[in-house]
Amino acid sequence: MKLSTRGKYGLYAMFYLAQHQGEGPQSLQSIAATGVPRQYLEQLLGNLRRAGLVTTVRGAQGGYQISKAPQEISLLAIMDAMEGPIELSECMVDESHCSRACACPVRNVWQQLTNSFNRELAGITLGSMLNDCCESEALEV
Amino acid sequence: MKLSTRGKYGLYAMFYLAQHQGEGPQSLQSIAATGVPRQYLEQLLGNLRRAGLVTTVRGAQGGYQISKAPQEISLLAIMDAMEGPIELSECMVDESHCSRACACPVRNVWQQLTNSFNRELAGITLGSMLNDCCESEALEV
DNA sequence: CGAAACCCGATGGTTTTAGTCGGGTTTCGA
DNA sequence: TCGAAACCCGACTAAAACCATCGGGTTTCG
Repeated sequence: MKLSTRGKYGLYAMFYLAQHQGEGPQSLQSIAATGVPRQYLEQLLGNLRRAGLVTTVRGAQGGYQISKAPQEISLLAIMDAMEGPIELSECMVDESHCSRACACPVRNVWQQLTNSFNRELAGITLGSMLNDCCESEALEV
Repeated sequence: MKLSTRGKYGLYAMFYLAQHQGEGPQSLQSIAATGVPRQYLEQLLGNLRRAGLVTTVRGAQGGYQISKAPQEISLLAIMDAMEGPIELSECMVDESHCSRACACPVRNVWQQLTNSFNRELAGITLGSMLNDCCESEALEV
């Protein structure tokens, strides 16, 4: 049960942008400086832009910025953008598959897990992460 | 963010065995009857056996049985056996990777998510699933 | 105008997934 | 004793997903 690198890179990038909020657009270069392959990161930021989580400024001196306050960007939104929605079983999507006895208790379990994981992800935001992190250094915002 | 079919098939099989607990060993044939490819299922049951979750009886009239009471078999144990432990980021495994500022708040988030998901999985057992399921029909045990 | 920077579709190598295959070994029962 | 039923197991494969890389396009600042 592993997360792909997309989710991880996406969160790194978003957290970086949250830390540099208000400093103008951040170039791909600077975001990638922490070790994410530049061209790959470009793709990922495209996903985040299409999901409405970052805005871009094109042209020279352009770059990326978060589109909302850090408190309003949840991990759920980021992960949905990067990895697609959680889907533990296609039985959740295509109900016709599920011709099992007992109203498929297995299905109920998938539902329960999906809900609780989504709830967990929705409860963490870039804002809360900034708070948890070096309170002495990040006094702004 | 998807679960592979292994986790799903594994849970189906374990739930089936829990339902037929006390009826003697269940053959691969009968477990696979619900639509899982027989030979593939055989592999998966091998994993469950090596993880100590099922016991087998070889030879004619042999088959598979759960090795403990349904209440003692959690989804966490099944998923660990089928998909390996949850690993949201290799940063959790190989600490040397993590040379980030602020003691890596991203890392803290992974830790928090891993813990809560494991807790959730540990809280669901085959026993609780049997209870949730058609109480009118499954009066035994 | 030209350099900086984002945009985007196509491609390629590697790994994982989802099975399949073929040949074992064990055990029951006639 | 023997054969069929059943599990055991390693090797193989096709397809998908993942993780990029490439090359060219567009936009904008100075």
